[in-house]
Amino acid sequence: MNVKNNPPTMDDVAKMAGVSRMTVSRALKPDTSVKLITRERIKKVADELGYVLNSNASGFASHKSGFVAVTIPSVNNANFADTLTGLTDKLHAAGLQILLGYTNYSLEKEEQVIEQFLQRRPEAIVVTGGSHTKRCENLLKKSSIPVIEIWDQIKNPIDACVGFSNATAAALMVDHFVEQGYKKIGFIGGDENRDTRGLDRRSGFIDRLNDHGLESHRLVSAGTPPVTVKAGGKSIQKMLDKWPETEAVMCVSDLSAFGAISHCIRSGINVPDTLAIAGFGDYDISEVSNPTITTVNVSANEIGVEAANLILNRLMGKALTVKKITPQLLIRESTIPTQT
Amino acid sequence: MNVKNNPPTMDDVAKMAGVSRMTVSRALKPDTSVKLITRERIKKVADELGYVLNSNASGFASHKSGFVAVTIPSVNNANFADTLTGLTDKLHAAGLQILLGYTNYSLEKEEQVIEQFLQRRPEAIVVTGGSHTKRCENLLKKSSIPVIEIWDQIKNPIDACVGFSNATAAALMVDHFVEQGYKKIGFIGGDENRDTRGLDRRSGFIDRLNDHGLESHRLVSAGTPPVTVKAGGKSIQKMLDKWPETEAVMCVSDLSAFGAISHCIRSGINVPDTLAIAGFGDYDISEVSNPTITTVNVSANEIGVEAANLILNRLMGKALTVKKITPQLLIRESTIPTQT
DNA sequence: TGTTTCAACGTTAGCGCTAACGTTAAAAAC
DNA sequence: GTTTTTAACGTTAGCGCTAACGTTGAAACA
Repeated sequence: MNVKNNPPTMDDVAKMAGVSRMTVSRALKPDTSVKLITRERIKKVADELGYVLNSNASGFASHKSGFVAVTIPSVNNANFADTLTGLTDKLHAAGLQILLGYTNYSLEKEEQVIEQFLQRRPEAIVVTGGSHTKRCENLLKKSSIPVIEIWDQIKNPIDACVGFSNATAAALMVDHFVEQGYKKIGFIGGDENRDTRGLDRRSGFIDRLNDHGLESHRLVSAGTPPVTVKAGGKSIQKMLDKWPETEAVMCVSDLSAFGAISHCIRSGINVPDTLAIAGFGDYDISEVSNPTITTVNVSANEIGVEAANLILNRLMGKALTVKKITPQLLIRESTIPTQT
Repeated sequence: MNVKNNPPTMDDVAKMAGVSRMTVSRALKPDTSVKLITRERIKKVADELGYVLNSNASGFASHKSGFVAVTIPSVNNANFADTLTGLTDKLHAAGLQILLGYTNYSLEKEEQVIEQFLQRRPEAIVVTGGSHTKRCENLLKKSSIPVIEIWDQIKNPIDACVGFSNATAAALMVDHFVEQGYKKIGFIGGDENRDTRGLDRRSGFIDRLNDHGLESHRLVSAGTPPVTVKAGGKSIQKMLDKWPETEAVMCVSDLSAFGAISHCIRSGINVPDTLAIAGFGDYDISEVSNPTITTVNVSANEIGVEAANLILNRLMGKALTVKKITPQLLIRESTIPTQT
């Protein structure tokens, strides 16, 4: 028995349990017809032998990898982490495993990651964003598995998508600023063409300002994504140096908004009374910081859950393709002047 | 050619390129002896056919999965995300892919996840923490692959470990409090026995207070992990309700510290002059918030990098087993009273 | 010139499992 | 009592690739 001291195989278990290999295979998976006593005996033998199913071999034989591949720009981002959690919880429950990759906001890295993922023959693939290299798009199109693009509202999705319009979401904030009577409005972030969602927010911001007949030139880069808290502080200073008349600023994310607000407080600038500052993404800190931060909630977790639902439906043959998420403006202290 | 309209295999490529299957196999991986023209021709044919290597089959044949499995309690935690980034970057460069799983701070979930992971035959496995169910520990011991336990300093590691003593790290903060002259000191978090690292911090905190001959009963739970920003606010209120004399509080993480500080500010309690508050983990916001937050930096990214190094060394036959990380106290505004 | 070496391939065998179908005995139906 | 059904197995064939070894012709060397 296992003379060669190799890890035990199904055959070892089968011999020791006095059944055929196929019966062992069946005994180790649910919903197969094996007598209860036999199944328990086999499981006991497997345990004694320290047998662990080789899902590489089983996947090879059954042409099923049990993987769903997911690419996100960065794990170190509470929004994407929320999406991931939603995805994982749902898919795990269905017996699927997540193959996670970061693109670090780079389309080239995305192409690399996706190419590697496709070699694993995932059951489906979830990619963040709707911009890809030409080659990457081809790879995805030819892959013959469900492709879900998330976090963007895509005009011509490769296959399916779950997301919202970042431009429209940013416009919500512009409308809020205008309602509050602000006229000299700026934007921080989103000029690096690596972060397409940031770019979309900025262009939505600009367009909406123009709709209102307002100036839209107060734009400050926040450097390479992911935009950090510190970058928010530096950027607001740049903004005020260049356009001291600025009355309200939208930041590409809550983190940069928090950094901007903190910097203002340290510099003796009152937020919101002297300068209104808003964020994006509804991070945890926004609800708690002083002042609380006006932001846009984009249901990051829901995006993950809906993407998972879409995948599970597709794997069962249903042809769902698009799920629209509706971002919600959350008005908090940082953009509502105190009545003193 | 490909009459059955199935995805093309290596044989299809071989036939079309007029070589043997083995030559195709070689041509598609680096560091193998294939003539440059032949390799390029094969690659061109593969591209035309839309051939994608089936790493399931190749892994099956070569007994190499190319995976490293990693479990962390939660992705939605900047510290763990940093560790993960360090791990991924290093391992990706070595051609290894990450198989990520969350345990959600539950040992039972961990056991489940690890059992599934072992079926994938990873080259190595990285687990967060040194506490496991008995069965889980057995699975890991019998797995015959490198097992790296991270984020804890473990007395009897299953195999290898990269981490620091959470108790010692908490003691650093106690010493700092004592140096500042604080005597009535409290701790928020760490009583749920799911978060073993939080528990270690709390017991290290208690022990060190006792060493200094100080009271160590001011302990407030912060609820189920992960501890949120909001929970920090609620907890500090509980602390002050119960022990209004408290002079300084250490929180189990920077997020709860931030929540606690924000709550104090709203309640008109001056931090640090009336109450000193410290965190743990050196999150981005700690350096920027008002006041900046005294904390402990635990080199989360370095833990990941070192774990990856350890794995790569092990896979090359070197028998490294332990890498100690040294946490660093970062003294900031939230625990240094202003001299007014 | 004969021998050695080695790059550049080809051939053989098999990895560990499951799909699909075959078999058998007992239960169910008539 | 005979036929039908079905639970509970076994048998056969093969998934797509790589390790290990074999072959060959040309270059390198004595």
